[in-house]
Amino acid sequence: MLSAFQQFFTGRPTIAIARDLLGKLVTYDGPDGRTGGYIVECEAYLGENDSASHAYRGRRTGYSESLYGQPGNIYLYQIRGHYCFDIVVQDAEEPQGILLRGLEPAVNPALMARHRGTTGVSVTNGPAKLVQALGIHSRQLDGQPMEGNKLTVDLTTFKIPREIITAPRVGVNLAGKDGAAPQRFYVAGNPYVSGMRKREMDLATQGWRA
DNA sequence: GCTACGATCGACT
DNA sequence: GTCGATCGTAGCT
Repeated sequence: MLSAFQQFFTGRPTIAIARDLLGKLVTYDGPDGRTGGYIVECEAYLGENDSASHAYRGRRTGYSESLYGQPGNIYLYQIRGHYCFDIVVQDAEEPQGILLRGLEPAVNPALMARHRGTTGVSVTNGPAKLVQALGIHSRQLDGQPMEGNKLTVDLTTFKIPREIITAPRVGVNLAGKDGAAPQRFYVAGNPYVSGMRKREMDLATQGWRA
């Protein structure tokens, strides 16, 4: 039996789940304090049939094993010496995940900036940056459920995006089968979206509904 | 054992 | 805009 928390992450299209995650609050209870932020950008990876997915063509190794877990689990992996954080969705038969790419700091922003050694939007405007800002520097949480964990998402604390933009994913081979698929979602105008240009930012509302 | 290659970042022009 | 650093994983010999 799935909990209400797990049910949020299954039973409907991954793309719909990804859009619903925008504005939700991610928190981490680290050894040097609690950090957290609102999700402003994420990407959907649709499992074995998605050429950009780690599970493409049924590829299943120790490295990507966590994708084949329960909905709401943590998939924490390393790429080019950096950690990235996915939320596992659907179920063990469908190795799908949602990559978090941008957070708006909300819980202890000063500590998050210290973790990154910088200030401003570059604290969390990228998948590896937000992981480092939260204070995560190992794969210790990989494969664990988020519910009741140190690293979790609070589905009851959220902001409502004014407008959601759909776009192709970042850093994937555009020439690949699904390279140009519109599976990236972000809050229009929010400065913590990766690659957001200054003139596209909405500094008055940060992209949130009043 | 060895090599190639990323769901990236930051420095630089 | 371009480019190099970086390092764990996978796949091959």
